Amino acid sequence: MAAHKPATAFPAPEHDHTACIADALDAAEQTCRQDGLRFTPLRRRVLEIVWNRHAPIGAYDILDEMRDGNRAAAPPTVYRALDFLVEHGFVHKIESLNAFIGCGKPDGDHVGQFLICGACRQVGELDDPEIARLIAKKAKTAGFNVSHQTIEVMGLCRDCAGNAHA
Amino acid sequence: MAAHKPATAFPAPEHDHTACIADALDAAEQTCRQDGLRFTPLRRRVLEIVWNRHAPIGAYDILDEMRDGNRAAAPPTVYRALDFLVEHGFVHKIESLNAFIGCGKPDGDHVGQFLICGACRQVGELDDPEIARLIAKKAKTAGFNVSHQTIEVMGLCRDCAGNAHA
DNA sequence: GCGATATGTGTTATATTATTACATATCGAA
DNA sequence: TTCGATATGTAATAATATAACACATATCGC
Repeated sequence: MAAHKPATAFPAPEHDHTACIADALDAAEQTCRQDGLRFTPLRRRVLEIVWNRHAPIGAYDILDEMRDGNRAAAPPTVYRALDFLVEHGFVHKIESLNAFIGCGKPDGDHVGQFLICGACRQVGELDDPEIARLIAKKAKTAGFNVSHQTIEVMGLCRDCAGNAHA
Repeated sequence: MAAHKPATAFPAPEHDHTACIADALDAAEQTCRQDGLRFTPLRRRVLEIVWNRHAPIGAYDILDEMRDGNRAAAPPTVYRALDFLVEHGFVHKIESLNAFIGCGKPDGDHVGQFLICGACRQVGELDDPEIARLIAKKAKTAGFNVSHQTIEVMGLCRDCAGNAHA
């Protein structure tokens, strides 16, 4: 079922977009059913747009995508849907970009550790428990009680770094 | 000279603000002199306001502070000064708050790892090389070439966690 | 010093991101 | 079916950030 999932944190450039979007929507729907959450058409639509981009997308870009029919949407519509999707782990906010991205592993508990390529703007999700644990441990040493970690790493993905010295 | 520096990442509540602001300004001035950078009155003023707050401060709050005389300042004035201060490591931007904070250790190379207390809004700076190295290593394994790390940890500082179960 | 060039600052306007406040609609349970 | 909670529509505005251009000041070669 997850056969097209990438081996590394980054999606393979040639992977099957359509399938991974469908998977993400299905997974969200199922999780919502299980947890008694309302996966409304609006929320589904926003999640679909986010996944469609397959890279960080701003709230107002989402609004633009929603405007393609005859009806216009207003910011709160999108922000509320995003709040829901972020709260329940279907979407992550990339703080350093003020943008949103679909979560590749919405199942378990995870902190969201992102590798952001400055060239192609693609984002890989690391979600390494060892990193999370180390940070929690070091924070605790400083007397700090962790509730949430924001980890965003800028740099170049393999492909873009490769192209650089071509 | 650094005798009043806190033992942990967090400044002690009773520490000497005035002295630590003065220290920070002196250190910035000296670094700029050494590196041939122009520590102009404007930049000094902005850095002083940032340190004065001694917690994350937004660009427009800085603007307000500058408006206390008879002359008003415009956003680019502050943002340009902040750009300079951030670029040279005197100030960090806290991405998850869209705010800025004085850097406690502007000397060496460091990534900026922040512990942000959700109750008192104080921020501790961790700057643990072990964390930075682990992240770089894991990223490399994913074929990612790191240029910058953003690490912001939300939670409760020792004092606020203590007060919570009082 | 003198002029050319780069760097810094002032100012106006505007772009981008996000929220408040309140009205209406829909859902789900008693 | 009606009540309360949750979700959505809509208008206005707040908060954050940048573009573009004019002017001032510093720095460096001469």
